[in-house]
Amino acid sequence: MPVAHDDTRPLTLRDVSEASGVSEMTVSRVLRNRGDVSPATREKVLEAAKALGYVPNKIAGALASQRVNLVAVIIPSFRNMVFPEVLSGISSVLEETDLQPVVGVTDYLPEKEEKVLYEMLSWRPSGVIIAGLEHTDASRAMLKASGIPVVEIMDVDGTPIDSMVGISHRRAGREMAKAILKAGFQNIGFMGTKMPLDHRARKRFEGFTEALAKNGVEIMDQEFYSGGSALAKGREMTRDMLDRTPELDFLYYSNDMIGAGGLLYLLEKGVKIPEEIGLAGFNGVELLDGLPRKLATMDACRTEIGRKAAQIIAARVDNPDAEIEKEIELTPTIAYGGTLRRK
Amino acid sequence: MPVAHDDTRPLTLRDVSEASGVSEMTVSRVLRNRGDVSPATREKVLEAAKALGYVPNKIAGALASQRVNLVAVIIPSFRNMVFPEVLSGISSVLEETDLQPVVGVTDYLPEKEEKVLYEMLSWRPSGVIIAGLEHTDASRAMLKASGIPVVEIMDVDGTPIDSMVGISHRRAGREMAKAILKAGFQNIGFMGTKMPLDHRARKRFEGFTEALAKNGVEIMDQEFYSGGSALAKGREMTRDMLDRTPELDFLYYSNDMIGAGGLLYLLEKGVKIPEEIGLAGFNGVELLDGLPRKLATMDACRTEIGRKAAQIIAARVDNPDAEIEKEIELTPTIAYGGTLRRK
DNA sequence: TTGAAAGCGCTAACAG
DNA sequence: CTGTTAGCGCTTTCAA
Repeated sequence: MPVAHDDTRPLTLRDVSEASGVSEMTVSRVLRNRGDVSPATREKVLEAAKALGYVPNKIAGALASQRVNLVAVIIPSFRNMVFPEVLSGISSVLEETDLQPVVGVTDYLPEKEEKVLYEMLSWRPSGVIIAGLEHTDASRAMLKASGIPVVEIMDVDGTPIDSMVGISHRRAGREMAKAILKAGFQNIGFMGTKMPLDHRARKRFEGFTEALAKNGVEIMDQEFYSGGSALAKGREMTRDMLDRTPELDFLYYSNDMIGAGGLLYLLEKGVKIPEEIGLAGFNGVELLDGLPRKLATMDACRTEIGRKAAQIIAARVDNPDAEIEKEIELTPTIAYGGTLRRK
Repeated sequence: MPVAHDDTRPLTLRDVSEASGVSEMTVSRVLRNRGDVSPATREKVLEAAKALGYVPNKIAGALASQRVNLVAVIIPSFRNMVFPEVLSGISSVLEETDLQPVVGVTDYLPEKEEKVLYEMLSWRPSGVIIAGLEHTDASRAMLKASGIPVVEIMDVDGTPIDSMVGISHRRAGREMAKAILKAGFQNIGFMGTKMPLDHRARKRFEGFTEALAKNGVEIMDQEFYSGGSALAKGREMTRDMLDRTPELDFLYYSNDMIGAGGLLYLLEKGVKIPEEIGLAGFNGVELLDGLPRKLATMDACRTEIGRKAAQIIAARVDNPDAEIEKEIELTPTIAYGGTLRRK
């Protein structure tokens, strides 16, 4: 039971020192399990600390030791289920170390990224994990100057500041295009998000159209949305697109949520899938397991990216000169589901 | 363009001071927009800071000023879409202030909550927003002793340590039970998560059964799941329960995701909804907008809870003695959708 | 095994 | 408007 202390000032090491009759230094040693302390003193100190309800001040500790056990993690959004999964990969690895992730969100805005980064770096974290390879010049400069390990994640189509872990979205788009053509579809429509700043979606789209072009095929129709429930948007866009371009025989969605919306719509209409129309999404979200028909998709290796990135940080914090692989490309595989088969 | 400095030591105020020929104190004033500084010196300082690529050290700043602009936010999980929405409510309010949220995750484990809380409090944040009213004794003690504003969110069925913002889950359960009975359903099944530590789900369930009992009705069947895709689980559980208890005429799901799974399953089977079977979920997630039929649900006021909680913290940080309402109960309303109407 | 002194990088408070 | 002084609460380093 914490014992009340005079005023409302937070407790300090000194309070514990006085309460236990042991020097501040020794109290500090006990509380950090550092150096040799006799079991007796140790006992006394722990008792006093607990009785008082002492919580160490990491700010002072960090300033004195010049070490901060935080890892800055910067992502575009929490709403896109992709990022929580990356975070859980990061957490699972960092939990084994004494490092702690601290998350910042950019809303896909470069200026906000810059601000968040500045804010986080000012806490002098031990490392940075940041989504994407595209940053403002100022952001790059800060990251370079920080002198701490930096891992850029999700994407490998570009040059990292320090190291990177991800998939090639360009290649992902190409692979999907090839699979669709191979399955015999030719009249292809595309639906995606209206987000010029989502570089990974853009790269997938570019890879996709590029691979089609190489085979003499061009997208017949395309539509981009923003805002609203992705599932509902997928439904609407699919309806509109098919009204507009009824000869389509395949729909490629830039994410699984809108793909699921499209799938539900088509099933309701009694459209034969994939005989009349084939479908594919992107991400491999768990949600798809519950749909009436499994949507073809491509796994973005989210958890694994998080794990690998955290491992790099942990290794470098442990030993700044550790020999580590600086560019890790994971390979997503196509899950064919029931919507991308030879028609 | 940042100018290289000798060694790899991070830059300090002193470096900027020397580069600009202005005292450290004045540099500090400029960088914080504090006090009066002549435009000329101001200019010089900003230029030097930018040229060097200086990023302030908040650790030192916080220690010196005894003020930390962080708000600790402690939630059970990122995976449950509820929490990202609460976060976005919090962010939207804190963005207008100079406070910053820092998120910690407990995985619904009281001991982990305790650990995360300890960890966060050791950074001496300006306030704490924490999900739920149930905590270990040690956690409560820490929160009380912290001397900072604490807002417990999501739930109001209990006594807060300091203040609380949320809905009454017990009442939510009761209201739903009444609505179901009023619509003429009597043979009711329940499906939920197998999470003894999800107190809010438990309270909803208790309120639900209690209100039924008051009307002489008892749940005919119930099932609890854990792990896996919620959509898929909803589908499976619904199938199993109807196989087991075919006379059911209403299914109440503890969250919208499993409810959506059940809905999709029943629609596929050609079951008439709500004539043969009525359905309801809980949360009011955006996802539902895209389903073939809108599922009845109850809004959990997620964003609003986040906003209100952040407002309380901001007000108290601004003025510790501010007169504020300490217990805010929001009232969820039933969205009837198309699955809870008189059959 | 324990303690004393010095200082981490910044800001409050005051003086000019 | 600008500078000086004295810490913030801890840990590092060295001495006992």
